[in-house]
Amino acid sequence: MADLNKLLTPLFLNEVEIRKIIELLFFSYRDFTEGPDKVLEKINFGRAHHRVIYFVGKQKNLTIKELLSILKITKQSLSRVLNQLVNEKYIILSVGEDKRTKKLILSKKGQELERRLSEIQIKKIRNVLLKFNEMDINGFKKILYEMVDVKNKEKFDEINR
Amino acid sequence: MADLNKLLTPLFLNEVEIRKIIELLFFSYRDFTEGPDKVLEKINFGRAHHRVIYFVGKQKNLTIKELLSILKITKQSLSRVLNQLVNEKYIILSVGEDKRTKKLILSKKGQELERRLSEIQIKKIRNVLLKFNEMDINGFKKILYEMVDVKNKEKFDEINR
DNA sequence: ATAATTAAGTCAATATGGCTGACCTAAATA
DNA sequence: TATTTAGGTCAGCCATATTGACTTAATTAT
Repeated sequence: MADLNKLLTPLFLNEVEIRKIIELLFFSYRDFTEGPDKVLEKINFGRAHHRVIYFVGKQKNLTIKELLSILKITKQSLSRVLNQLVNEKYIILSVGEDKRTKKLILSKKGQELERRLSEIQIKKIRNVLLKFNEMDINGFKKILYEMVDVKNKEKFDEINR
Repeated sequence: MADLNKLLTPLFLNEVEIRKIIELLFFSYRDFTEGPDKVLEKINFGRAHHRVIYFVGKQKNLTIKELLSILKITKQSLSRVLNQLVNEKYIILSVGEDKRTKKLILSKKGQELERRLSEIQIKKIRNVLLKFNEMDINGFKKILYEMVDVKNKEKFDEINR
């Protein structure tokens, strides 16, 4: 007897089709990070520096704790990267209202680097989206959002409030 | 004078919206790799091992050269990972028709690991896609494909021929 | 007022996954 | 026969992450 479940699986839920998505995620993410990576390399920084600069630029008066909760890395990992960014004056630290905390902001230099790096990715995405209609784009956004785990959806919502 | 270009930018091409996509790509990719990573850790493997197993499983009689052209890493980087997989009998090497080349195939053990790892990602994607209609899914796939650089699109097409 | 918790920082060791450069062998091709 | 190709290996380096242990200063709870 034929496997009715299999016969009834819609085309887009076929394993073959889903594996294509797995591969596209791998290829697209790699290509997506390639541009900034090349720029960062020239100044002896890595992708981790971009992430820090990105979220510090996004969120004004971000604290270390909040940054750690976005990046989900240990403070020891963050510290190396952050110390470099502070030493080289891309990021400025100041004491928060709660004096145990620190506020992080981008310096002019930091803002310029942030712009330079993110612009590559923004342009890439904009050029892609221009080829599609609003329906396709909505599908893309909604599904991408749904690919994020519940806890991180909350984090995403929080930083985009 | 107001910047007409900015006023005319459709909502979905706004920088704010595009930055959301940047963040969703970061969060979703991280969550996407988390499941297999945990399984791999238990057997002292990493994400690189998964990639190798994935593509060896996909393409029968893959050669080292072809694998390198998919992964885009150096042969020295591949060698460490691949040697472990061969030593621990997940992958079997044999001589190709061109006797300089080697064919890579998954052993039973390798197939089982491949299944276990990819199943996590397949289920995750399937559960997500189930919530959407075909139009949304098409938008997602098409845009993801368009996010891949031209050269890698060719590679993707090649392995899905 | 004191104790407990929190935010941040630091030191040390370890793993993974990349890289470059140099060099080798064997087989296929020009 | 000479050159190119596929694959392998040694050595060293770098970036990014981890765990564990411990410190300081400030806030909060008892």
